[in-house]
Amino acid sequence: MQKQTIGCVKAATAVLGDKWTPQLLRFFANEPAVRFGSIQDFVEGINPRTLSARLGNLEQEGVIQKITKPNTTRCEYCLTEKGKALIPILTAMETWSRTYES
Amino acid sequence: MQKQTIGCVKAATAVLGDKWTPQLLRFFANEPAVRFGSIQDFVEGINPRTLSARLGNLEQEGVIQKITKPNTTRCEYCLTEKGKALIPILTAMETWSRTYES
DNA sequence: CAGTATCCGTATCGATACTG
DNA sequence: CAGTATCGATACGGATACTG
Repeated sequence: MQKQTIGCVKAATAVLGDKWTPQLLRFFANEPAVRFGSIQDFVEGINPRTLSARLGNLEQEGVIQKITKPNTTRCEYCLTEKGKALIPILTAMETWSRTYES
Repeated sequence: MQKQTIGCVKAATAVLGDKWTPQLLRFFANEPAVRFGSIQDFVEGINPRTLSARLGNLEQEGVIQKITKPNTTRCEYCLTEKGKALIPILTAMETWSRTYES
């Protein structure tokens, strides 16, 4: 999704509107910290290029935090407080989707 | 935004993820019924082609309802119950955006 | 007034191969 | 393992002119 200028929902849609992002956040919500490879395994179909882009966005938005383990190339991603605050919204969206699905 | 296959949030993001849609829904939320021209006036910058596409989507998703006045080309759009149920989510997104805006 | 038709630039995303 | 580079398809949306 292209960066939107949509008033007060701007930030939220800039984060949630991209393809894969909701799944990613759902996954993050259930794990304290995840690695790149784990995400690829869990979110089937996403390719590294796209995943990398999403993680970059989310980190820049302050929704997730990247922690690189010292002396390794290993790193982990986890939700920030800002990211955790997104979970209830995601849940509400899921509820809505299930309630009104045809 | 391209149609996504994102599990349980699918429907919600398919509706909310498009450019302009949040503003449109906000506008609908405050008016019992609106005409095409009013929307164009209110949502500055949207062009008829795009507005038409959004309205088509939203109607097809059952989020809004189109009512054509008999014997005229005039018509009005208003939220359905399904559409009204989206408002709290939109509000939550706005709150989140305002809370964490840099 | 309420759209539709056409054209076109750009953003987005997938596939795939490659790197430190 | 954790990405980046490159290429290409296509979806999205803006501008504009036109129609019933």
